[in-house]
Amino acid sequence: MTLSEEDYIKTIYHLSDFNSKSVATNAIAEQMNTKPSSVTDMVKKLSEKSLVNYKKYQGVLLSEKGRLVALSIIRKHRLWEVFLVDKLNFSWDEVHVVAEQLEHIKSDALIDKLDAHLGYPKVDPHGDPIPNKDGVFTKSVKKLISELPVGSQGVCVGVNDSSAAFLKFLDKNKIALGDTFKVLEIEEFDGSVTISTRSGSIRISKQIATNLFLEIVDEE
Amino acid sequence: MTLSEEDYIKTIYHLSDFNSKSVATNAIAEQMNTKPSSVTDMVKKLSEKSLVNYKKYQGVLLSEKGRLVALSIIRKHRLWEVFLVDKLNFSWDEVHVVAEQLEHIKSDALIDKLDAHLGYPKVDPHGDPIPNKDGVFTKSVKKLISELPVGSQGVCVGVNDSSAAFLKFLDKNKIALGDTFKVLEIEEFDGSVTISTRSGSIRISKQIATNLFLEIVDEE
DNA sequence: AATTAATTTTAGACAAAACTAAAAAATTGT
DNA sequence: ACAATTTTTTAGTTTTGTCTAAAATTAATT
Repeated sequence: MTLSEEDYIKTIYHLSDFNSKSVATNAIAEQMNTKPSSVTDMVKKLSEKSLVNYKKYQGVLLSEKGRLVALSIIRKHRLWEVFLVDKLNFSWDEVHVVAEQLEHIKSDALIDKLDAHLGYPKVDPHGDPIPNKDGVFTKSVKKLISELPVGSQGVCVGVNDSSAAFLKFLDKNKIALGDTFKVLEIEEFDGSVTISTRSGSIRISKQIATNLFLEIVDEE
Repeated sequence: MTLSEEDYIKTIYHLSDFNSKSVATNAIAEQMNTKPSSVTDMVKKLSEKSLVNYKKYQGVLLSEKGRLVALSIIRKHRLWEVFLVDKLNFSWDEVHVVAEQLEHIKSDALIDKLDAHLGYPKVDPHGDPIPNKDGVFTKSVKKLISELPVGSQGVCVGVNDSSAAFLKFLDKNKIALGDTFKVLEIEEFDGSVTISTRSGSIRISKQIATNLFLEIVDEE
């Protein structure tokens, strides 16, 4: 598989929403910063390799073979992200670009040993699940705080709004990636939420609650 | 820089023997499994980017700019090799192919953090020196046991002969990569050498002595 | 020094992956 | 239902890196 083919496969997987919808040529082109005509060419090629099911003017969907390729790339991407954050002390928001390169390294032994070295993580630093060798993964249990009922508990794994202002706010309130929070109370009136943190409990506004993701600690 | 350009730069550096000899078109072609005509094309391109000095029919030599590019690739290659061996438990002889891919990952931050994570190693698992960010490196002090005078001491970092038979012999005699040896005595008659190991001293034949590399523990 | 041999370069072609411009099919709106 | 719009495909180029075959240059040999 060429680098370019792998990128198309990955994009098609993501746009198809777990391989349920067929994906439009234009959508792929937009996502990949290329032209629709280029997409048509590549999709034909992928179809000949039976990585996708494609009929003219009907969009594409990954074949089972293609889906497994996509999952193996995603597995690599997410394992590398864990490595970058856990071992090299990158912050969660810096790792994507580098992981996009690392995900194309071809070596099964490498990825097996990396997995072991990292302690077989189940989720990446953004809370997204890591497929196993066979492409099996627990579906994401990453939720915004505003979507959770009282009593929910989870590890903070990401933000929606990555503006400097928001990150500064988090810092001031001692909220950091990797912290465990519990939803204590939801105020009906304004949607603000009281959560427990290591340093006590704080109340956060609805706006904040809709910008913080928790990875729910829920057994598979 | 494209992947292909980087491979050419690296090959030219290695063939030029620390950038001292000018390198023949045919030599590059042979080393890279391509045709001389392809090399001519690429060399022209590199020359236009002033990465090499090239005159028709005269061979190529890296420019200072090109030399620094080569050293940065070699730095990445060797740091990744250390990572693969020290952190992922690859054996020294499995790492080259994977490192050839990893060396092309583009991220200064990545390589800085990797360097720190590994404890700023000075040599790779084969005993070859790792250039620093500015392309400065201590010259190799990797020698065959047969080349050393009595009293020399060093860490075993590689073999010349990587046949299964030889590796089995090493295993049987409890000689492993990373072990420290000292040359105790050299037998004039047959060139055999007595060396001290962790488990006492053993005598090795000249043939063996010409196949084991020590990284001499010699301050820079 | 002249011929032969080896090396290197040129010229022209090809495959991969992209592009532009134009044609074809599907979708939308009235 | 049909014209207008959007989406998708086709056809024809371009660029990068490679190739083959032939020409040019350098090196070797007698």
